[in-house]
Amino acid sequence: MTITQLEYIIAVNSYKSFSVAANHCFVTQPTLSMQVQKLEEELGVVIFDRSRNPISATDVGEQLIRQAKIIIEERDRFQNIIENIKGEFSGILRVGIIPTIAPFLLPLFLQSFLDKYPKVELIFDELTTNEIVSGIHKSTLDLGILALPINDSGIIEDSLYYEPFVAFIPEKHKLFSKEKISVDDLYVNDLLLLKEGHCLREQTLKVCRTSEKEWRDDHNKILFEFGSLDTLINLVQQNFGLTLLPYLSVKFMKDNSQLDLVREFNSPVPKREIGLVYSKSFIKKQLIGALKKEILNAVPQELTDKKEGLIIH
Amino acid sequence: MTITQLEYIIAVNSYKSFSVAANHCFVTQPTLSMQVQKLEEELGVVIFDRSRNPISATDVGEQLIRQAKIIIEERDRFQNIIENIKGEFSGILRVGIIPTIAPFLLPLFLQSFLDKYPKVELIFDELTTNEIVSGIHKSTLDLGILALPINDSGIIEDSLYYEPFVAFIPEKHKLFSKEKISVDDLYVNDLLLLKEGHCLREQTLKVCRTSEKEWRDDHNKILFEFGSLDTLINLVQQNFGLTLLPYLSVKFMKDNSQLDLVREFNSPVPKREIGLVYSKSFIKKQLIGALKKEILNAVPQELTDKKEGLIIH
DNA sequence: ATAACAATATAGATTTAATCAATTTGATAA
DNA sequence: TTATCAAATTGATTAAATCTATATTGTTAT
Repeated sequence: MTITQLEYIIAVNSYKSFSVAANHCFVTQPTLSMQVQKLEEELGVVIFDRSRNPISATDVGEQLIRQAKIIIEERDRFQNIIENIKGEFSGILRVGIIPTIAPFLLPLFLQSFLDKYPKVELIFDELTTNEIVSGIHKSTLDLGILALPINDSGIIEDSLYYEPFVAFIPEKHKLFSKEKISVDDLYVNDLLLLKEGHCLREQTLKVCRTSEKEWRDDHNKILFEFGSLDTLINLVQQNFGLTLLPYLSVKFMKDNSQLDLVREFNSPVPKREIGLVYSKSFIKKQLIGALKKEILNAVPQELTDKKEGLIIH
Repeated sequence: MTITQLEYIIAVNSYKSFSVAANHCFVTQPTLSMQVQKLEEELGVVIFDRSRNPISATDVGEQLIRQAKIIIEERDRFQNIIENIKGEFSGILRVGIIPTIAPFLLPLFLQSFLDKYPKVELIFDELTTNEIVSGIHKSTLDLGILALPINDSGIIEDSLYYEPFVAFIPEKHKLFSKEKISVDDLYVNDLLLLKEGHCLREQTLKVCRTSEKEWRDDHNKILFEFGSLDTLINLVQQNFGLTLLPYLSVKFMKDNSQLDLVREFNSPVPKREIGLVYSKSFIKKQLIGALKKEILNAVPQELTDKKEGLIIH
């Protein structure tokens, strides 16, 4: 006997039809029919008289459905406890987050988190990985959101999702004509990079070096070093070179002239691992769990689903 | 959220230990741990503080466990409804059953059925297949237990299990030395058969004829025709020939001198299909369902499990 | 400290169960 | 009869639960 089966018999009783009930339960009719049959078999009792039109519950069935409703009600109460608890959650959470994640991830989950946990105060700070790590050690931060791994004993790493890189390529570049590009197509010389200190800079260089290829010298060396993805995007559009962007930064891009420059990678797609970090001694695990759940719920499924790919560490 | 998960957290709370709780739930510790974790993750809340010794529930956990107990209680009440209903089941059920099933099957389920359904009166009658079919048509019988198929429109066939045949071979017969025998080893001439009218007679002959083999004439033709399996068994022991017996008739045989004469078949094992039959218009489906469930529950699992074999129809 | 033990977590494989798409069966009305 | 609709059945696919084996963590005694 499962809760789902109880929901099914309640639905059949409400709609007096297996197929209509199935729709309302968001399953197919055979699925629902099977589960009702299984329950009947397990109990050794017929719940519905299918020979009548419309279908009606047997005497036993009526009693069982009445009790099933009570169980579902108590189940809902169980969920309500969670809602209430969350509403009572309180405290301040100081969160450090790297700049190549913050502008894209925060909008995804912030609103729904604050709705669910109205008494929690979140303080975000855009910082580099090193700043976050030392902030956690000094207890000026409770939590970090950044690219893993950081390999620091005393700090717990908690994986969230794997974010693919995409290439952002100016129209005049010869890679522009390709539908998908490969790691092997990249040469360090072409790349526009963020300033030292940004982990995306290091990751980009690592992606570029994963394939063994000769050093190409037909172009300038690394040109400039910039402080924000926006600057990078603008310079690519003006044909100063190409760059790698994290998936989330383009996922919700609206500007078509920019979207046209985006190229995904062939398999194995290079990815970075995004996760939470916090001190071993941090107490409010409940809060972190809550935040984690909201983030995972908000992030596009393709990032949390399958984890194959070329993970850049 | 599943009912099982609720049972698990209640157990952990009771025993203050995952592994002890797992034992009491008859699962392994990893299984229980995983399910508790899954629940915690789904709810976005930590239920147990594993860092304490002994383990204790968090504040949220306490509330959830309290509610979980209520849900389990209501679930039990659901089961109780079934028990009560069954106790209230009443009526007379007139059952025809063929002689090659009755003495072996009835003892298996009768007691537990009568315990569960004290107000039901069962009337059994040992009859041949034809007598049962006509009894159902004439409404002098409510139900039949016999070998399928009967192919009679107006009568519903409801399969129960597949019963293998075994051979019962006298010591002096040359097949006696074989550990397992094959359908091809059988010759009609050797066989001791029941009287006309018993379906086991027809089945035995069919088993014997499934393999294309020449007619052997080095022995007497069919010798005698008897009325009961017991007679057959005795005559085999006195070396008048061999016979086929249904699996259940030997499954609970105690007499070693008889058991020594039993030989199972090689694959494909010849089997007959045993089932219930009743009139389309019969109303007390609940009673039949109850009886069916008790029979299936009582019959050895190997008969209900897998259905490959050489089905004799 | 550190060794040894006990308890929980994790990983990988296996088994079981739920679900779906396609089809058949069965009942009802034209 | 035939057409139509709802439910049951079948077979394949996908998802979950469980187990065994192993790793990790935490405690206690030396």
